[in-house]
Formats: sequence, C-alpha cells, structure tokens
Amino acid sequence: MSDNSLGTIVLYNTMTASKEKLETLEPGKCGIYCCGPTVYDYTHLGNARAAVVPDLMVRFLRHQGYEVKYVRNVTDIDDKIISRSAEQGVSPTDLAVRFTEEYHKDMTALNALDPDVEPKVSETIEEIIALVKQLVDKGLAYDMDGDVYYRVPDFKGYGKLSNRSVEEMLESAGSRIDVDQRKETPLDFALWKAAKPGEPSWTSPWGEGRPGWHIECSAMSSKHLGDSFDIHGGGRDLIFPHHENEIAQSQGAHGEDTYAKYWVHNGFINFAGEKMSKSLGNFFTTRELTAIFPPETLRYYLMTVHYRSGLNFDLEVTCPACHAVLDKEQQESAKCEACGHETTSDILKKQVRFPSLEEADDRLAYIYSTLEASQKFLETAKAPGQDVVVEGAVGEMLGAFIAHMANDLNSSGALGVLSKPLGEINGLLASGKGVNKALRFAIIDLFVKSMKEVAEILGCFGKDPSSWLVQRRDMKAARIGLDTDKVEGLLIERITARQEKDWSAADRIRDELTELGVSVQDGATGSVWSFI
RNA sequence: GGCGGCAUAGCCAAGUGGCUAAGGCAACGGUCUGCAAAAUCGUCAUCCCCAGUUCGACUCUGGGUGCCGCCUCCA
Repeated sequence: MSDNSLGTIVLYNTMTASKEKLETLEPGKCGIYCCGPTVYDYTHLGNARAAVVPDLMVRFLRHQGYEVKYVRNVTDIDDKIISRSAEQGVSPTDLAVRFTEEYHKDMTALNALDPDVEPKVSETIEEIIALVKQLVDKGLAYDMDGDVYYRVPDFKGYGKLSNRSVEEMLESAGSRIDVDQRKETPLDFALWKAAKPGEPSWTSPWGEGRPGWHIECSAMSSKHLGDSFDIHGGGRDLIFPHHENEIAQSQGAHGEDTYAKYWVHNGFINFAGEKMSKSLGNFFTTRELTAIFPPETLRYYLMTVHYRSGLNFDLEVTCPACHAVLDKEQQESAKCEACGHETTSDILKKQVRFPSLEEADDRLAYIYSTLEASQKFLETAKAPGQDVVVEGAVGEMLGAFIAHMANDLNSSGALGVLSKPLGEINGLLASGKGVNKALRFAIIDLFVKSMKEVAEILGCFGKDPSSWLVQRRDMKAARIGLDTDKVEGLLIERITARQEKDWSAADRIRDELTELGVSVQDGATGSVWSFI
C-alpha cells in the first residue's frame, strides 16, 4: 500500500465513515481534543481504554514528528456528580476533586501522558456562558424559565456525524423517553440548566444555573485549540448525542466549516458480566486490576486489539477441587457439577481468573525477558569495530511496525511484527553458532535500539526489564497465593541435590514445586524458577 | 422501529481484488536438557450462507442469517 509509505498517516474518520490521509490544518502541527472523564467514581477498564487510545495516537504522531497539542477535559460539574455527592453526603466539588486525583493516579499507572491542557468545566464557565449567549443571539437557542435549549431543527447539519435525520428522529421521539413539554421539539437539548436548591450554580443572563452536558466540550476546545482543530476523540457511545450536539453548538456559533476535521472513536470493552455471578462482585475498576497485574500488562492488553474493535474481557471461575470451569449457576450455588465439590462465595472469589490478562502478562514477560537478556549480552560482549548492515526480521522491524501504526493505529498488526525478531534474538542469545560475531552483536544491538522506539510509541516495553520482571513475578505470586520464601528454600535444596547428582531428590523437589505452581529452569548459570 | 459495527483455524486476532491469508494462546513433533522447564525450529485455516460484478474475491455489490453497540448525560 503506497498510502503507508513512511510519513503518511491514515485515520478512520467517523464523519466520512472512511479512512483518510491525515492532513492537519497547519502542516506538522496537530490539535487533539479528547473527551475526558466525568469524575464521580474510580475509572474502569473502559475509561482506561478511552484514555490509552488517544495516548497512543498522541505518542505516535509525536514520534512521526508532529507538534501535538493534546487537550483532554475533566467534567467536574454534572448530574452524576451531583447525585453521587448527595448519596455520600459530600459536596460535589469535593467529590470531583477527589476523583480527579484518583483518575490521575490511574493514568500515571497506565503510563498515559498528561495532556498539554486539562481544562475543567468549573474553570470554563465564562466561555460557556459566552457561547450560549452567542447561540441565543443567533436564534439557535431559546430561554425557558432559566433553562436554555438548543433549537435543533434550525441547525441544518444536525445528524451528519451519527447519520440520522431530524425528521426521522422527530417521528420516533418520545417513544422511549418522556419529553419535557416546555421544549419546542423533543430533540432540543439543554445548553444551560437552571439551578435547583443545593446544586452548584453560577450567575448567568438567564439566572442562576449551570452548564448542560454538551456545551463544555464546545467551549473548552475553542478556548484551547481554536474554533477549528484537527482531531476529536472519544468513545463510540459519544457519537450520539454528545458529539452531534457539540457540532451543532460549535458550528452553529462559528460556522459550518469549523470544528473538528477528524473524528476518532474507540470501541467498547465487552465485559464478561453474564459469565460471572453478581455475588462474586465485580472487580473491573482499573484500580482493582492494577493491584493484581502490573499496570503495563493492562496497557499492553488494551493494545492487542485494534482500537475500533470491541475487546473481550474474559474471566473464568474454576472449581477449587477439580479446576473445572464453573458457569454462572454453579458460581451462585457454589457447587461444582463436575466433581460435586461444595464451597463458598468467598473461596470462589479467589478462584476468579482473567485468561486474557494472564496471556498478556505472559507475553509481556517474554518480551521483557528477551530485552533483559539482550541488554546483558550487549554489556558483556565486545562491540564490533566495523559497521554491519542488518537485514531480515530485525532490520525490517521498526519500519514494518511504524507502517502498521500509520494505518489507522493498527497496534495489533504492529505487535505481530515483533514476533519474528523476538524469536531470532532469542535464538542468537542462546547460541552464536554459525553466525558472524560482529553481525550477531549488530543484530542484537539494532533490536534493542528499535525496541526503544517501539516503547516510545506504545508506552510499553520501556521500563527497566529486570525491575519489571521482579514486580511481575511478585504480583503473580500474590495472585496465586504463592509462598515465595518456601519456593526459594526448596530451590536451594534442589540445587544442592543436583550438585551431588542426586537426581531422584532433585526430581522430588521439583514435583513439590510443581504442586505449588512453580516450574524450575536449570541453566548453565544456575537454576531459576518461574510460573507454570 | 431507526442508525452503525462485526462474522477469518480449538480460542484470541491482523490483513489483502490474483503470489506461501500476519501474530499470539492451546495442541503435536524436532533441537536443547541428567530428565524436565524455558528458549528455539517445524506442523496446524481457504476466510458465516446465497446470488452478482470480474479473466480472477476471503477482500467489491445485493440479499439472507447470526452476534454486538448506540438511539436512555455509560468510555
């Protein structure tokens, strides 16, 4: 594909429903606005994906030489925040501040870059009021008892992003939800809401009130990126009505040819909710998962599938006695059909496994092990005096990786490109037989250098391999309830037995370790253990 | 009902109008190993169904079936 030659980037644009070559308003620069979190609770994996996808985009564009201005908002005024704060007996502001902090912690854990600007609704009220006023003045909005509504049928382009027609929507309106009778048409949406007692509010030309849901993004993107900018991102569910309404507001105020040029929407995570009994609880917040898996495992997992596709989040619960997979009914009754074993909810909770995360974790460990061994090799081996040209899988790796990323951020395809080089490197590390010494060094050196760039783009594989592997091992040990000290003790016993060539004792100890869920690797430099 | 998406090996998942349809997991076989494990090498698909366009389609068009999402301030 000639479109994929280095330097050209293709993105899928929801507005045109097709892949388009990225041509930014100003060559070499790119303004990105991304709908950030509503801060009323901890983030879940879906929120994590909605942040990691634009992060990947920003990193890649920067790697390709773009000067990116990345704006991601925080919605700190919202119905959900108000109702949650009422439930908890705290002020909406305190709740929002608290969960903004928690959001930042999760983002840091996931290695998502800070946006260049992180505007908050509460700090953009002035601009929001000005924008609403502009729409009222233009006749595109009207005031009703302190509420201000957008006059949807008067905006010609309404529905162009989500591919809906105003006529059809008017016909079906009201069939699903009750319509506020004060509105001129059911499609009209609130730009400004009159304050109810106890709610946070600001003084406006229409009285005390607060912004509606959609107006904030129009106001904040204009403020920080201008009335027109390059890329607007968010989850698929925001296409309608949120992004459609943003377009109506911004283009209504600033003109039809303004606002975002490319609309990029990420797919959903399919939670395996039906597979899991409610009584076992849900641990799908980012926080709960990063407590049992290295955060980078989550990030890696999110990139194993193309960003527009759905991502299946698997989990399974197994019988503690016979390890059969239990379906929802068996989880609820806490009884295994296969072997008849009866247990309790609490015990079953510990039996929950995340196969897809475990696979991602193993893969990441394989990659880091290869990096660790490569770095050790380069530290001890002698660099060749002359330049050596590296061809083959390792030589082509970075170019192929970038080509995939340039094709609508195809991280899945890009990750696939790494497999051959990894195999080749591990082969070279195991044995230098039949390979020119200088070439061997050059290949491994190029691999490590290429992986550094890959790590910059992905935000993965960039940690110190040894420390990451230690962290990962400790977390996995905790996950399966492994007594590490006991393992280490057995390992020492076994090393002694092996030195004395007492194979039967060595094998017996190995069986014990296997029981614990540990496998042993005997190598030239000693014995190490890992998980089965 | 409206709009949109998806359907590729046991599982997950890229991709292409025509050369051997990436990669991962699992499985099987070889190398390595005291035996193993890890690592490595190899084996493992004709792309939901029907019709059409085309010299040629898994890839394009139409129809069907099946999943899923949005239309309800959930990413």
